[in-house]
Amino acid sequence: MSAAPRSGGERAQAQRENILDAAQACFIRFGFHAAGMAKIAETAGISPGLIYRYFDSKEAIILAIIERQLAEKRGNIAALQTRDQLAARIGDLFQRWQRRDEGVMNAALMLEMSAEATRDARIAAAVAAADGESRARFRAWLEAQARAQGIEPDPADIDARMLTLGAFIDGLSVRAARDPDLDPARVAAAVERLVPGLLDFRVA
Amino acid sequence: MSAAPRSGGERAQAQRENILDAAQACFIRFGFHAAGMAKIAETAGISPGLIYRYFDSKEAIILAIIERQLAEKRGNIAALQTRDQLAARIGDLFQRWQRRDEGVMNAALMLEMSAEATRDARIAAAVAAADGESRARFRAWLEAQARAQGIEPDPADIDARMLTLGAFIDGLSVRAARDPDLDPARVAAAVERLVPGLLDFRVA
Amino acid sequence: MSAAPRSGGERAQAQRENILDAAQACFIRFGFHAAGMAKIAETAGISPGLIYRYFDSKEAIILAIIERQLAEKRGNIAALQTRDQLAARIGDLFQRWQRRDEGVMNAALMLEMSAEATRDARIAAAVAAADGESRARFRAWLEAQARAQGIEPDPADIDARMLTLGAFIDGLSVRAARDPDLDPARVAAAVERLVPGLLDFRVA
Amino acid sequence: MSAAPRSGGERAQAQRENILDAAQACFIRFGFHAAGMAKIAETAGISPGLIYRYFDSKEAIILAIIERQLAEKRGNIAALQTRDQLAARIGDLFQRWQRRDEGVMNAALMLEMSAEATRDARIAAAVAAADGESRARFRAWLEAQARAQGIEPDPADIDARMLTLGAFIDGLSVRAARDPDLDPARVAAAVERLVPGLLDFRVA
DNA sequence: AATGAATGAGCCTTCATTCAT
DNA sequence: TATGAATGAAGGCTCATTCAT
Repeated sequence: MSAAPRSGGERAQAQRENILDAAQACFIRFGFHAAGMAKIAETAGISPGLIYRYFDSKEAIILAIIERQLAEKRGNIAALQTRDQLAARIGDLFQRWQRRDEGVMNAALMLEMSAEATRDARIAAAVAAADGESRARFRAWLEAQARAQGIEPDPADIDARMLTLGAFIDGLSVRAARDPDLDPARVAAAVERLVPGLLDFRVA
Repeated sequence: MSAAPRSGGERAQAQRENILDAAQACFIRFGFHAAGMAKIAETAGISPGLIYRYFDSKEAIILAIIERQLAEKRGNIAALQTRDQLAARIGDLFQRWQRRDEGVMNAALMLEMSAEATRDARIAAAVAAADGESRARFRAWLEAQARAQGIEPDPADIDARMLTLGAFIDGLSVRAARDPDLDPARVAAAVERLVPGLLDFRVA
Repeated sequence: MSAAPRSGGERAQAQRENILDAAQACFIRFGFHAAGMAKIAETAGISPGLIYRYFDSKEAIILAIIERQLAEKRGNIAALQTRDQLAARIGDLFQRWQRRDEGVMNAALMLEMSAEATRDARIAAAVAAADGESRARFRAWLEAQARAQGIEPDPADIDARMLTLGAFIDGLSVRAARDPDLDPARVAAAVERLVPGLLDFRVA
Repeated sequence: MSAAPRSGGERAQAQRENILDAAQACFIRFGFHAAGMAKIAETAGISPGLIYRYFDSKEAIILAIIERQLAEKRGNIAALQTRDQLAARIGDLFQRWQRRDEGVMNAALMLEMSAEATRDARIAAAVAAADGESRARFRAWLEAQARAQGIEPDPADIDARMLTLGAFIDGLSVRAARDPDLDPARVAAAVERLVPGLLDFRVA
């Protein structure tokens, strides 16, 4: 009777978020596949049918969740301010991953998403777009760090530092998923050992 | 008289491998969930029913695949001989991941497995067992490197180096999955920048 | 919000009955095993999936059918009023069994159920519970008969009479299943010969 | 290469019996349906394929088992010699049924067979043939009992007695299946109460 | 906007039966 | 005669999705 709320309305947007929150919680707990629409609806406190007023399909929800997670990642990078904070932030991140904190970018979800990017072109595209943006931000931040140290950044060098730090952080998410008992202090020690050198541009 | 050939027979072992190969290919192409038993059977060139002479369930196949992948990882570590080879090996590994080489430890599989370890106790156990062994081997190798340099290794220091290198490598598998276009030369450059320092025990 | 309608709702109850009716018809026609869920669904005029909104499993349906049949049996006993009716009622019962009347306690179903109780603990439990209640009712009725004849009932004697009559009736259901051509008049004759003595407490 | 052993050969006959024994044990333990050919083969100590040299199908085995059971029933009747033995024999029979004795005519099997006779014409035919013969023998025996008491038997009376006793015995098999805890002494008491009267032709 | 009953394709698994050896 | 690997048609069940209300 009335038009679908796909793009407008505050209320509609709130429902979308509600559903997305529920879906995220379910995906984290059960995985993309094992989380059923019925469970998501129940978690969201609505009926299964209603979900389809806000999303075309389960896959669309997954895509939306992925975009949300990636946006959060972008936010994390944007939040880096000084070099001293970086190490601490990485340590915190690891602990939240390990704790399987549902509110934040979740390690298992990130991993599943990355695996899926291997197979699904749309997910791959979303990931590529977000990663591209994240990397641009991070690069800008790193270059600023270099200049703050009076060094004119060399693109290849920046590349290598970015790659190293990025892979290290992603790798920590893998470890967090696979080893829930790993002592965060040991991780912190490794971070402290690695990060300062990566942010110090006065040495190659 | 008519026991299933679970543990013996050359032929039986060959069929197990055949099924495992097919399953691995399917899991890589479609993911653990989306790969149906029918597709696996077809890929293996056998009928669906026959799979159950060799494996109790789909989950048992997943577990077997995981163990196989982890065994291969162990093998990779065991194959490290000199410090010069390490950087080159990591570079190769990345390229195979990126190429989505089906025969070897596959990045998407590793990621999905890690995500699944978050939810399935049996997978978590298999992963933990294999990781424990891999780490012990790797630690021994690192300690040997230190001693070859005339340094008595400090456990905490070894810890940090292992963690850093391990996370970095795992992180590369994530990047390989998410960025099929990343120039391997850039990865190699990052590896060359990071690894030598991690294997040089004469500096902290 | 979205709980299954397991216990409430007029509509839901009607569907349960609908499914149960269909299942009973199929079980009678094909047997517990050979009646497939698809056939039951078709008979009920619904889709296979819908059945599972109302019953957890095929076994749950079997159990529900059994309980229904046993409830009917209890009803039959409750309906006995005078000794004169008993013989006639038994004769009627036999004829309905022989006719394979689907609406009532069906002989084949009863037999299959009894056989299954031999192997399935839950069925055995359901049967035992119902039988216990039926027997208590029947005992009370028999004792009332005795007292109506001025005889204080002897437990052992009541026992023997109950056992004899119960076995005889159950045996008639076996005969009804195996011999569809047996003349009901002959059964009636046997009943007339046996029953009066069992209800006459003035002779041992 | 060589002819099938369907009808000849001592050895072949022995294998048939072997298979039938195994099948009977499995049918009793699991039911006609749940007993798989593989289990039967294993129980018989042969391979699944070999069964098909001796029987055309699982159904053929079921039919053969049924015939064997019915033959045994015939044997039981033939073994009745004096009236004193009858009551004791019935008591024994009940106990073997209750014990789920595998060697003898098994209650659950008999029940399942009777239920199946309702649906399968071939089983119905086999049952009818066997029952006919059993009844003829029993009738002859009863008539002999009457004459031994100096009474010329009345067909209708014989009929009623046969029906009563037959239904009572069949009913005991139902009770044995459904109530494994029923005290055999109570059954014996009921038998003692019922049987003598049925064999005493000097009273109507 | 919302419900939740209903659908039906598809999944994993079993098992009677066949066949190459 | 015998094996047991192999087949493939169901079977029970799940779940994303639709639709009448």
